[in-house]
Amino acid sequence: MAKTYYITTPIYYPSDNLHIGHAYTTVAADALCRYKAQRGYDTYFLTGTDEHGQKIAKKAKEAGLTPKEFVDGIVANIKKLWGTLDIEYNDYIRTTDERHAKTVQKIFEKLYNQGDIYKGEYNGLYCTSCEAFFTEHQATDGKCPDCGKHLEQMKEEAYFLKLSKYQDWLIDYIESHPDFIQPVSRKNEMVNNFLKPGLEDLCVSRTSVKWGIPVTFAPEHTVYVWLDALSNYISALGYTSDNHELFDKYWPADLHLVGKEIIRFHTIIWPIILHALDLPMPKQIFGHGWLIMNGEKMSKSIGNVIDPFVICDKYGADTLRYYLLRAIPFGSDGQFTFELFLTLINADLANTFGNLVSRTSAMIEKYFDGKLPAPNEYNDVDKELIDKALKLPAELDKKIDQLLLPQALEDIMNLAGDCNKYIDITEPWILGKTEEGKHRLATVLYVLAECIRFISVLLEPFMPSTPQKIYEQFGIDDAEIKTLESLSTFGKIKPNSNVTKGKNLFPRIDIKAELSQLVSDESNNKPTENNSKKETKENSEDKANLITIDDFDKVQLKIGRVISCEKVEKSDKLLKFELDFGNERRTIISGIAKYYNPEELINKQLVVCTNLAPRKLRGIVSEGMILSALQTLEDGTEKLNVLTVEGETSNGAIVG
RNA sequence: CGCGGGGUAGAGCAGUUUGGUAGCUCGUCGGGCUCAUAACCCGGAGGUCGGAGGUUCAAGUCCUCCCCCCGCAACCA
Repeated sequence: MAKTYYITTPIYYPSDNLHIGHAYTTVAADALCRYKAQRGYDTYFLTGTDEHGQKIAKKAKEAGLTPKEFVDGIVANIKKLWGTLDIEYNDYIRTTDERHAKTVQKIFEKLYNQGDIYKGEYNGLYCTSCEAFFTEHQATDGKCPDCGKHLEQMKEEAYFLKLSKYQDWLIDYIESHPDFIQPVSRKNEMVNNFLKPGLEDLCVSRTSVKWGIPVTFAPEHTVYVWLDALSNYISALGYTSDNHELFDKYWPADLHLVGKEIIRFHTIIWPIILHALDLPMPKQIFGHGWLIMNGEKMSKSIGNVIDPFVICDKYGADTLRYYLLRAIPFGSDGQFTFELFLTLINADLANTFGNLVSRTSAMIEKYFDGKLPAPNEYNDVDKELIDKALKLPAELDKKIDQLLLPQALEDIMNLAGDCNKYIDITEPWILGKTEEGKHRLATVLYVLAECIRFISVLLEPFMPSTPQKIYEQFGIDDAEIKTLESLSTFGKIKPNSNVTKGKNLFPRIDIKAELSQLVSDESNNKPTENNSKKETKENSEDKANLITIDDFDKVQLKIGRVISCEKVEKSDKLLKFELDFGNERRTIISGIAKYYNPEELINKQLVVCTNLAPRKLRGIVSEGMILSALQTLEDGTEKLNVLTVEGETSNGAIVG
């Protein structure tokens, strides 16, 4: 029987549509799951939503809906998002599912009956107008974070879970299972910050919260947060139900993938619940990092969220998946900005990989009428490349075992890079000119096609829809040569297959044009949807790379007259300017020689950024930047015009 | 206060476990090539590895102190 692999994402809180951070977690889980499936594991992938609680109840009320109606709408959207992102989950658990509610109630009863849950009193800060409790942490200066009114100390009856009872057991368990919490830095944090100082018992029921699962033997109580939410990992498998086949088969989970902010609940509360239920521990809990945008965490309340639908629409799901998995160090925080995103997909997907597929298929069309030639004898150059391809699957295993996702993708892309180099060394365009050259060329193109097949197969878990496009271009239809096993020998792709160049897999993106487009899109679509009082002025402007007037003021622009202008020696793009700014003169280098003769510019008044950090270009220090506008004309040529001022202006005048 | 993470070329990151020529991607500059998506290939420039001490023949890597950034107790991945 195949080994099983059970992986979960957190169940997300559907108080709002999800953003790219949620997509990150889910994409990573999907990729890992697909990877294991490709390697023959019997996999099970669970995701879902945590739909109870006050915040949802409140949001629903505002929208004039019942809580269930409200979350149904959001859940439909979330499922659509997972569809768009090619997420192949086996089950979608909702805490409002009856199967879940029943399991939670049974767990609650069991823990109560065995004395792990007891009745006590909940003490907290209460806002009478919002009818909600807040922690000291949430409350700002004793005021309600939602309405700003004064909070009062209030008590209510509540049930508590005896975390303290299991504390020593847990410390022991964590210390003796080094892989349990990953990355290790997270483990240290949990042990030092929470376990060693001692655990407080956890409040697991509330009477003031109504939207949730009632406690069977005390219906005025609603099961509170974590007992409800965490149980999803086993309720979905049918734990305590009549049909517990899945539970028997897949529990314990191989990996709970979570964001770092909730690792605490997964590594402290959840193990204790499981232990109290006498169930085995999940094998690993991995806390990944966050997506940071312009140095700040992405968050709804800050207002810098990125909508994954928009990115998928524009650039395709595989592209977004690639970025998330390749660019974010798994386990620590990583940057997400459109500029980084576009730069990476241009470099890796368009230039390196897409172009490789393009040039290879084009050459097979051109030199062999679109029929993949059979290879002749392999020489050392071929063998070196073949060897790399054959070793790749094992390399990936090493990386994935340690959850080094970016490194795994890097390895795959490196093979594409090697192929590009191989083309340069073998020079197919020369081989194509003669008959004996063509004999050699057949081998070269065959090796390339086969390497592309290797890359496609290996890329499938990460970018599920791209391989199919390549298979179509290369006439690969036999399912047997799309499998991982088929990569154990080199040369399975069948000669004589029909190869067509087809559309570019990943069209190259004009980043500058795209970025300015994105900014204007964003400002058109969402004029002023920033609402809440928590937001600081700066933050609210942050989204979509908008800047504030203060940011703009950082840029110092001045008018300068060109005193002299000459070409920089040994450079074909650079011009060296002397500019007069009234009280000072500056030397500025500008890469516009293609568009202007030096003498044309002399005596013109130009707009110059004067507080740009000085930069050495071809040995000359440039003390600013001349502004210009670049355009593409209808015939495809580029034209560039420098910025000047309308009417005579004094040198050094400030532009703003 | 404390705890955790981080500070390495213009940008984004690896390297620190087991000290020994500082690496990758993008950008930049130069060269090559023309099959390909102005792409591809080669080469150059650019770093006192946050700072100060210390251990050592040798420190980004070990030790001490300091500075700066981020996160931290309950429903934000």
